[in-house]
Amino acid sequence: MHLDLDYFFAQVEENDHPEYTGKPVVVCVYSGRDETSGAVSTSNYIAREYGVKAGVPIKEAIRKLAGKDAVFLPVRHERYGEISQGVMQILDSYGEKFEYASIDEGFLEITRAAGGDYGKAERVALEIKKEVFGKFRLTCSVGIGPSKLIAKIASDFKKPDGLTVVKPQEVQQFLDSLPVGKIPGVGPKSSEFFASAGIETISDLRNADPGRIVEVFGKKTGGWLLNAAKGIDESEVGNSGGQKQISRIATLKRNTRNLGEIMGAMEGLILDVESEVKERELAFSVVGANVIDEHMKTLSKSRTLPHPAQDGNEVRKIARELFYEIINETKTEFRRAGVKVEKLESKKGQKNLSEFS
DNA sequence: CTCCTGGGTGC
DNA sequence: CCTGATCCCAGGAG
Repeated sequence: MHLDLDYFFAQVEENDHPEYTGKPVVVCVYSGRDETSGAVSTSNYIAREYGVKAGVPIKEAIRKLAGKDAVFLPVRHERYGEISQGVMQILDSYGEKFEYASIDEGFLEITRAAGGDYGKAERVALEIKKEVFGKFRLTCSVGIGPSKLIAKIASDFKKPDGLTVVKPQEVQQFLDSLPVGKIPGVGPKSSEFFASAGIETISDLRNADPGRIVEVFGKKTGGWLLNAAKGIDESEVGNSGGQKQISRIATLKRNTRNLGEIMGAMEGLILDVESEVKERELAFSVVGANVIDEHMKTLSKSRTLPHPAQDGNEVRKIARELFYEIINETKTEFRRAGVKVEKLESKKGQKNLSEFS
C-alpha cells in the first residue's frame, strides 16, 4: 500500500486557517532576494485551476492569481513534520512493515495483515483514511497493489481523496493505457526522449526495442524501465539504511563571484549542517560545494577527507577551497551557493536515526 | 576500484 | 522568472 497526503502543505494551512477555505492557497519558498522572489512549494486545487502549482515562480503565481483573493504563505516545515509523523504512525500501525518515503508519502506492507486478500486490504485502507481524517482532518490518496511500483502508481491514479486497488491479474491492463511519465523516475527529460521515439504509453514502452532503451538509459535504468513497463518490481518495503547526505543551499542577495561574499553567505548554512551532524551524532568524510550561476547552470565540487569529521571548521575550510577553485575555473557570476556533507556514518553507539522505526 | 563531476528526478 | 533537499546513475580519470 502507498499513501500520499493530498496537496499536503496547503491542506495543513487550510486546516490551521479555516478562513482560507474557498480561496486559492499557495505555500511558498521565499528566497529573500526580493520581496517576492522564490517558488511555489505546494498549492491547493483552487490555485491549480489557474496553473499555480509546485515549482512555479512566486511572481508568476501572483500574476496568475491577481484579483482572485489568493493567500500566499511561507512554508512551515516544523509544523508539517509534526503532522506527517502522526499520520505515518497511523499507517505504520496497520501493517507488518512500514517505509517512510517522504514527508507526505509512505509505504505499508500489508500482505500478511490482509491475508493476501485485496478486498481486506481495501477495507484496511478505508479504515486508515478514516483515522487520518478523524485525527488530522486531512485527506489522502491510497494505492494498493502487488508491488511498491504498482501501489505508488495506483495512489496517483485517483486524487484527491482517492483509493485505487490493482490486483495482480489487472496489473498489465492498468499500466498499459497510462502515459510513460507515470512511471516513477520518468521526468521531463526521459519523456522528451520517449516522445521523440513515439513511445507515449507504458504499453508502447513494453513493446519497444529493449536494446534501444538500454542503449539510451543505460543498463540499470533501462532495465528498471523495461521491467516497470511489465509490472515487474521486486523491491521490498523498508528503509534503505539511513540518510546519505546533508546539504544546505541559499540564494545570494545579489549575483557575485567574490569568495568572501560567498563564504559570508555560507556561514549560517555551515553552522546549520554542523549542528545537525553533531545532534545526530554523525560524521562525514566528503565535503561538497556547489553553485548555480546566473544562467541557472549548476556546478559542483567535492573532496574526500582523509578521516571522517564532525566539525564545522572542516566544512568551512574545504568549502572555501572548493569555491576558490570554482571561481577560478569559471567566468560567470553566481546566483546561489551551497554546501554539503556526504558519506555519513554513525559516530556514537549504534543508534543511527534511520528515520522512523 | 575509488574519486569526482554532471545530469536527472520528484517532492 | 527561476526554492531547497535528497537520491541515484553514468562515465571519465587515476
